[in-house]
Amino acid sequence: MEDTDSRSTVETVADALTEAVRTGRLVPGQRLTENEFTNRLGVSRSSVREAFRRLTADGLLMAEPHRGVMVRQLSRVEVDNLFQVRGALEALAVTLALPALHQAPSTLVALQRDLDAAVEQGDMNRFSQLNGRFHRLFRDTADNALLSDTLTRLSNSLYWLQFRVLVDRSDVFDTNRQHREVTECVVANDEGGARAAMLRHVENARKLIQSLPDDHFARPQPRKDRSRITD
Amino acid sequence: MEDTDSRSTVETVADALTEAVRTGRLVPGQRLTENEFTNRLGVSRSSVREAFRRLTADGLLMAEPHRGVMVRQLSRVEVDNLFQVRGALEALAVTLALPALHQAPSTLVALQRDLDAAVEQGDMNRFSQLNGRFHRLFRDTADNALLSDTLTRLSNSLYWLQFRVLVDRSDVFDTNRQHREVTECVVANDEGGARAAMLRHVENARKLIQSLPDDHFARPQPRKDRSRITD
DNA sequence: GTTTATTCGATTGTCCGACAATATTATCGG
DNA sequence: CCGATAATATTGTCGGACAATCGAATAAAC
Repeated sequence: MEDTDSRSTVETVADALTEAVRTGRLVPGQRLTENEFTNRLGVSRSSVREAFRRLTADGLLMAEPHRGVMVRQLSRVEVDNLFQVRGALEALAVTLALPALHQAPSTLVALQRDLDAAVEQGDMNRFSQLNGRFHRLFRDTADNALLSDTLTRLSNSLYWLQFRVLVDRSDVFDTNRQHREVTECVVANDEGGARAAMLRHVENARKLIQSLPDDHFARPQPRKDRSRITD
Repeated sequence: MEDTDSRSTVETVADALTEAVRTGRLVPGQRLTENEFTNRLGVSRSSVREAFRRLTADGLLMAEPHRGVMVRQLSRVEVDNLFQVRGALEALAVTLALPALHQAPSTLVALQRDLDAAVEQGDMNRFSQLNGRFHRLFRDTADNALLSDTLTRLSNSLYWLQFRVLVDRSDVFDTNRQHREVTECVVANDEGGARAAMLRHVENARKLIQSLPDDHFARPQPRKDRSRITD
């Protein structure tokens, strides 16, 4: 199955690992050994190590010295922390994207129409796909690469429960109501309202995740300090 | 000069590189080759590569495929982007830290006193040291490891101009006035005021940096996409 | 029988040397 | 001087090797 290598070796490995995490073949918290993947993928240890590090930086895996890497899994506290940061950044994205979106709202309103339709039809997969596109529209329009990358990393940190969270219809209904609030505020050029609605939306997502049973979360983690730069 | 190796090899290399960047021995934008450091530090290429990657993730260096790494240097646009994100996160830190700081403000007011004293005496070095401690107090008290790490990475991204920015007395005076506003709002338990003051403070720092001449900044960069996770 | 020490195997951290792929620089001809 | 080509330098990947460290199985002590 190995024909053209347009991408580099570590990219190939990283993609394979990403896919394995996304589809749940690699379970959150599961330990990954280097040898395992050198054999399975037929690449050298160096490449596997490099791919591990890259995915760790991206938030998909987590590493501990002398203990290797594992599929990232957050504790409840870490999830709360993540959503605090995410809220602040999504609100910033709203502020930055507002002028452009208000002036040319066609993409946003079309997207909102599709979201409404997906809710109407109860198509959860389509909804969650469009939901992602909704947030991406804001952070792409915000035109701030650092903001975009940071938000992406946060998303990746939740990758492990990607297909584990099954939202039912009432959840989707609530979520979409907040979407519509955001959209309406954008059309009305109401920055404060849009920010507040987006914050409510993020908070809602947090609650949805926290409502999962305990076994989806990592045990409270030991403190890892490693701050190279002091005073 | 090499006695006890309590730290790992790559940590040693990373520390050496960090110090070299901080003291300006390595110039922003300067290209770093692997061989150069394998010879100079007497370690293997693997370790140097690993240290490069770690510092790249920390925001101190930047890497381009097949072109190696260089000391990180931001363009003016990237600096603006960074300060937008930083503002949002520092404001979040204020919000999160406010209850604890308001209830036990002794550390903060003592720090503020020291800041005032440093300004009085025109001791720039001490001031910038205390300034760092001021911000660290908020993000440590916020009790959110992710927020703290993210802010630290942003700081690191500005490491290259650490000792290049020479603030004069009037700058310090303005900066400290904003500090005092933040402190007073915290004591008065005024969250909105504290956030606003902190935002003004961040904006002030941005302007200070942007007032530097062009040759301190990188040329506008070509777009690097590399987002592994799509739809 | 439970707890503590020891040993052993597995895994990561680091080193070395090699070669291919790619980028940078030097050379040459116009 | 400029552009095309060749030579060189640098990174990307490979394979193997050994030391350092961790985890678990085993043995010893209470």
